[in-house]
Amino acid sequence: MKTLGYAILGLLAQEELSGYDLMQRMKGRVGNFWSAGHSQIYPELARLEADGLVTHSVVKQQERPDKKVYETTPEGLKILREWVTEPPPANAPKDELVLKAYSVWLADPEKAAKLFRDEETKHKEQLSRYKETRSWMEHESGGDVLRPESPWFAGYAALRRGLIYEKGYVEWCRWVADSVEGKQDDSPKRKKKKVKKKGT
Amino acid sequence: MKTLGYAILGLLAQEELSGYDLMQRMKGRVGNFWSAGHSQIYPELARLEADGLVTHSVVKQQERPDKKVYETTPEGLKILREWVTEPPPANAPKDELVLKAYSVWLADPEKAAKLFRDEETKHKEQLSRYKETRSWMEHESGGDVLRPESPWFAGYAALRRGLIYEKGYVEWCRWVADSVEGKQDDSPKRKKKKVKKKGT
DNA sequence: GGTAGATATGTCAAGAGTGACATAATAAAT
DNA sequence: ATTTATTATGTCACTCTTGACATATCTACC
Repeated sequence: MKTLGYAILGLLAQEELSGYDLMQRMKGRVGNFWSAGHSQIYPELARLEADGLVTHSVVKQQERPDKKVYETTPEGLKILREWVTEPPPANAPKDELVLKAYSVWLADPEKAAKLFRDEETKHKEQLSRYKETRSWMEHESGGDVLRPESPWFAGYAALRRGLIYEKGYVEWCRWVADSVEGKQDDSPKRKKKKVKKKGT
Repeated sequence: MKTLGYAILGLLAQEELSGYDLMQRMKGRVGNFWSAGHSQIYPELARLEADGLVTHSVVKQQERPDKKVYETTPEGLKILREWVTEPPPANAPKDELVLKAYSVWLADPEKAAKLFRDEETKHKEQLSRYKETRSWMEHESGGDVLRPESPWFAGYAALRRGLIYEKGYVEWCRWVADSVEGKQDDSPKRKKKKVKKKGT
């Protein structure tokens, strides 16, 4: 069983979904830390069904094309439960921007500063979206986000990872951009204060 | 040109290296955010050479097998310099542990707590290694780590990403483990205080 | 002499992931 | 009517990545 299979089982364990639904969940929610296109999802669903881990029923719709709605089998839930507490293989994250930072000493400082400022902005925006989602979740769940035995906890935990990740990313981008522009704080250990931007 | 090619060029821009050397650099340093096995590196070097971006010379050694030492060509440096300031394609990081967190509500709480405690430990250890490397770099470079036009800056920038990444990872693992054990702080916005562990 | 380990370079098959191609139903707008 | 967009499902070729296989030199140890 590959990871994508467990990702699908994890989503189906919460609610019945079609392949198309799964595709949409793979952006947002889980998708922020595990994405997949529909060209991966449909074949994987077929494999899961062949292995008896999911079943599907055809739902006829008037207002849309018919769809196949999948749900986990007891066997599927069982192997998902076992997988969850298994330690994952340690593989380093791949981040092209870090690679670019590694060669930034060769680059035109102005262009480099622009790149890292732009990336900082992107990640700030992602951070804002996460914060909105957090507020929505905390309000909507009625406190269940903090109960680890509730399905609400699932999305909340992934979201918290996203919040921390993006917060760190923004901080790093700003540091690189500041450094390239010769504005960095020489003592990185001191707590940051918000610095008011002066006009150029 | 694919990313691996630029990763190799980025390393060769700092020093002449053999395929074997590159393989070792791809663990540690850059490797913490872009890894590759030798089975990728050797064919990629051949491709880069065919494209005129690197050249090699055979170095005969008495104490070891002979090796091919690669260096960038002016053309190679040029395209590397251009690539550095190009915005990278936005692709979501893949993190299997976040996926497991997503389904942790199904799992045995004790096993789940152990998993996230163990991961917390792993990332704490990685954080310690990074901190040691930082001290070494700051001392060894004579302050050049903070000069963006110095090659020292390269490794230092990647390292700082690692420090922030691991710090956030540890924080998140602890939060998940605490939550699963029913020990989490109910107001996530309050600054954390160190909590002394009581005996079970 | 044998063998284990690091250095050194390569190939190959299989798996995972991406992007394009392909089809079709329905709704809404033109 | 025709086009466009969304929903819905699928395949295929290509690329990227991993792990196994393969070979060879030199050192160090037994």
